[in-house]
Amino acid sequence: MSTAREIAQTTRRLPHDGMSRGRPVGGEPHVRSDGGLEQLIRGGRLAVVEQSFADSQGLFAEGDEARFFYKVESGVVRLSHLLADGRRQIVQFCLPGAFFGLGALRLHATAAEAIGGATVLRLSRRRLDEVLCAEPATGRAVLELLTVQLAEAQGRMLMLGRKTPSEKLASFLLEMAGLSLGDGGAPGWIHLPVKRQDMADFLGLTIETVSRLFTRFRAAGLIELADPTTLRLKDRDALEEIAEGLAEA
Amino acid sequence: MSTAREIAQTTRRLPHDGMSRGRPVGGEPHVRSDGGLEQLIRGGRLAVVEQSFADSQGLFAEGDEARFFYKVESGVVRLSHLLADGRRQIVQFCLPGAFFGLGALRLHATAAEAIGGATVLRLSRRRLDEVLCAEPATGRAVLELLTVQLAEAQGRMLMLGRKTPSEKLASFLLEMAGLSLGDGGAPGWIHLPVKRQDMADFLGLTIETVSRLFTRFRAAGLIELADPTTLRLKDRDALEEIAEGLAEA
DNA sequence: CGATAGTTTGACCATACTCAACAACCGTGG
DNA sequence: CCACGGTTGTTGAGTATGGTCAAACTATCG
Repeated sequence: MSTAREIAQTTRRLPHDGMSRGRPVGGEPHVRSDGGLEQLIRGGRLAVVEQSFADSQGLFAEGDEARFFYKVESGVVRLSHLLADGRRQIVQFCLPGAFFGLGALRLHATAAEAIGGATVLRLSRRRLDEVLCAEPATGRAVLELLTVQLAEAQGRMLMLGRKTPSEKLASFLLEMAGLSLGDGGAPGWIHLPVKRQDMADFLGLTIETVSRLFTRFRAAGLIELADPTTLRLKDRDALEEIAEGLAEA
Repeated sequence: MSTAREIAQTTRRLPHDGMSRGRPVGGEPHVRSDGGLEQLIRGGRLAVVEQSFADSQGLFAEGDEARFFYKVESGVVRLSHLLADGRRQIVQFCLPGAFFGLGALRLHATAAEAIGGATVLRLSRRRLDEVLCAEPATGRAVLELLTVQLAEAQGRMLMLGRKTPSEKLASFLLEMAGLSLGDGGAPGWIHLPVKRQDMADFLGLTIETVSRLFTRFRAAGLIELADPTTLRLKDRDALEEIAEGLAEA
């Protein structure tokens, strides 16, 4: 499914006066509190390297040694688990601005792959550890990041375990809409590079079910589709009721 | 379903020469690296209070202000999300030795309830924050705890989203068996105060399905049941194959 | 144009849920 | 002692639902 790691990838060492680049084109929409991390990156104290990855190219695999963590500059990165027979569970979509790879011990617990081309900053975990000892304040930032990610993960468990397929998709659409507000395109329209298979693997459904739900939602006037990956929420309230299980559809 | 918070609960302030008490009776089986946390507790620098809770009694609710975090001394605590219509997802079982309540921002993202009577140490988050600033080493410990919990949560998402019911139960039994090794009872026998409904809400199944699976597993000679909550794994290898999806049943 | 990847739709079916009854077990109190 | 209600667990019958398999459709690109 992924030829991944064979493809050559762009790697560019940043000059560590660095980071004068403006915010990535469509990115950094929701203001995640980077805490001290952003400053550390800007200060060039974390051995920052910018890397670009092609669609479906892997950044690291489950079980890889966790020497780095990352910040998404542009594009989307998916974190996933894989079962022996090919079943896959995506545990997180990382949008621009998001950090990932922190929640790992010695080895990465998930695989990470780019979706539709992505650029990330690669940061040294070891270096971070050193900084952490010197500056307690930074630890706070990391701690908060992990805390948020844990809360998100637990929320997703509710979705996976107890929500119906339509509730799942409604929740997902609302979450994505909330995260990618103002994507650069026409107002209200959001472009998700995420394909049906990715959505299915995120929601714990099959690709067919996801597709059927899209047609159902479209027929019900809840959403509008320009092309399969570009959509607009026409009735956010109704979607929210569905997501909470207060309404059918 | 839970009259919870009305029931009176035992609260005992510990003398802060404190913690001379031996390990809890059946508890602290797997050596979680408490890092610096254990020392902090022993040092009496975190305003430790011991509390006892009756079966199904709540420690805190979803949305409560997160002023404390906890360590389980004895019994089991469940962390769960609740949907408006009563659907529940248990996101974590906290066995003796486990910390919980750290993965919260200002408010608790889950509810916490005792299962079958539990005793916990209540610790001040604010005090922890202060200590964190003074002692970076402690931050590491907390960070590692959160990291482990995040990894566990992500693993559970795989289970909820992509595993079949029998795979779910097999995974669950193996996990619990691994955690509660040497429970004091006869060797190999594990006593789970966790009821069928709790298992169902943890695995994202109905109580009937869980029950049917138990009979199926028992008939297949995979497990042995003394009473509904006391069991022994008769064929761990087979269970592992089922959990991984390598075998049917 | 054909080729490929992605999506949609249909028909069928296995599975786990729903509803319901029943059994085992508990402490309480007549 | 047994009757009783409450809680928990097991089992059965029927069904809705989402998965599986298969085919058609669309778009993009060389």
